[in-house]
Amino acid sequence: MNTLEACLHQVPYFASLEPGVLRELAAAVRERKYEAGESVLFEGDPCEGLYVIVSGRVKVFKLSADGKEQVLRILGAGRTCNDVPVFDDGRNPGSVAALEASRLVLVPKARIRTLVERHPRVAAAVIRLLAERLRALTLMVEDLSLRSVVARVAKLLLDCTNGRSTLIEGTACCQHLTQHQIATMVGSVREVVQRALKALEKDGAIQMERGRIVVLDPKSLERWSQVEAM
Amino acid sequence: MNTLEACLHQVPYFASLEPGVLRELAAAVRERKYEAGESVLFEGDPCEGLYVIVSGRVKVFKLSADGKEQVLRILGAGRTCNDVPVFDDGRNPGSVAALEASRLVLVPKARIRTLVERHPRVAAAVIRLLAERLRALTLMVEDLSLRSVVARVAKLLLDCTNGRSTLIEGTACCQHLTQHQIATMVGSVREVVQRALKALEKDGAIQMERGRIVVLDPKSLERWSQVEAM
DNA sequence: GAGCGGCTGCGACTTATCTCACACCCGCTG
DNA sequence: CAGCGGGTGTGAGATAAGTCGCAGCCGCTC
Repeated sequence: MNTLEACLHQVPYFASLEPGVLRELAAAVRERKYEAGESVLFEGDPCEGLYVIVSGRVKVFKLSADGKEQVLRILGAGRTCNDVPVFDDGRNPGSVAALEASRLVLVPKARIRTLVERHPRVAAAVIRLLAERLRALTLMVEDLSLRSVVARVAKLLLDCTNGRSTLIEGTACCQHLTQHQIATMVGSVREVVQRALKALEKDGAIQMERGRIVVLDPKSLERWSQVEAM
Repeated sequence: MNTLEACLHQVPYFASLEPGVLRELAAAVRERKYEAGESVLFEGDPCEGLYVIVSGRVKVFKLSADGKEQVLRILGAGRTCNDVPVFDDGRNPGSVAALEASRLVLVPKARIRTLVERHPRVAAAVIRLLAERLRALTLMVEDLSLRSVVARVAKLLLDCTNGRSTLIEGTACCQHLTQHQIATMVGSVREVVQRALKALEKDGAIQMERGRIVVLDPKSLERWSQVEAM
């Protein structure tokens, strides 16, 4: 089994496939490298297929007319993106760009669809993953609508440290998060995030160092993450 | 085929089932009536199963600690709710309550799961529906993060008139929308919605009557729905 | 019809958040 | 080292949004 096959095997969707089918799949995909900052696909474009992150990290995001960015999620190795248009036949619902040098493979839409039709276990995996994503997005709506910026920042930091994050999937998550990056994730702007971080630091919940944030007191962060909007 | 079976047949998930299987399914469900305002299930509770709306309308919503409500979607006859925990084995991600006198049936979780396993066409329907919901929620995040309240209100009104809405699924959608209801849908409060509606009225986009809003100029509404936040 | 409750209209005030501005620090590279 | 660029810290406004308070309207029911 070569490295590409090994990588595809890591993907939840394909974990149940027999080696033969996996090899066939590996032969049908196109691999591509992306530099840091390079765009992978654009919102509104027709869907080319499913992307699997082989290495590196990418962000899925939306842009407003005046250029404000809202990051929907950040994906590491073994995760997929552009799932939605593959399964609902619409256009790409968000844009995707590489955060660092990354390698992705493109699985043609038709190929995924036949896999899902022929392998009930693949279908089951797809269903579970979509349901989990739905739950995560629901949490995001809840945050944006019912929580203040400080609360959202606290929640993000908590997620980053406590393993599983709903916003950030896959490997090593948020080393080197800039304040601007945090802002795009919680739906705010750099200055507000800076003040939120300062408040958390004054409370002793975190400690800010150059290019790094150290979580001192998760309990305190949890309290902050409950603070309501307004 | 009795009425219950006919109703289940309307549900996208079950549209492909043969009459025999459908009858068996109909025999396995529990039907219940709910009065207007009555709760169907609560966020955080263990999942009992999938609910199908037979008649009436229900809302799916989140509550914050201080009682603010964010409506995620409104469902009419033939729609399902509580899909997420059925497929990801978690707790109920949101609360559900009847907006008017309604009848729902509860399909036990295990029953759905075996249907999905045994009928690839059911699995395909589930996948498509979850993907569509994911797209709708993504739009909601975009709205909350990148659009102003006026824009969100304009978008909601547009959705209501132009047939398909991402927020409101199923039959007859938003007759008798109170300002408070609109507010819970767009993530704001009554007074702000009132001012937004006044602005839209002054612009000639809509006309407000007692308990009703008439859309005069969809084009104008579309312009308003582009207005950025801040 | 008196009283009640829900929906509405609106003005005055507060505030969370955003914008703009500028200065600092650090690691670059020419 | 001078100059640059990206990340950061912070203050002074601007403003969208939320809060509070009150009054009017309508449809109830007792």
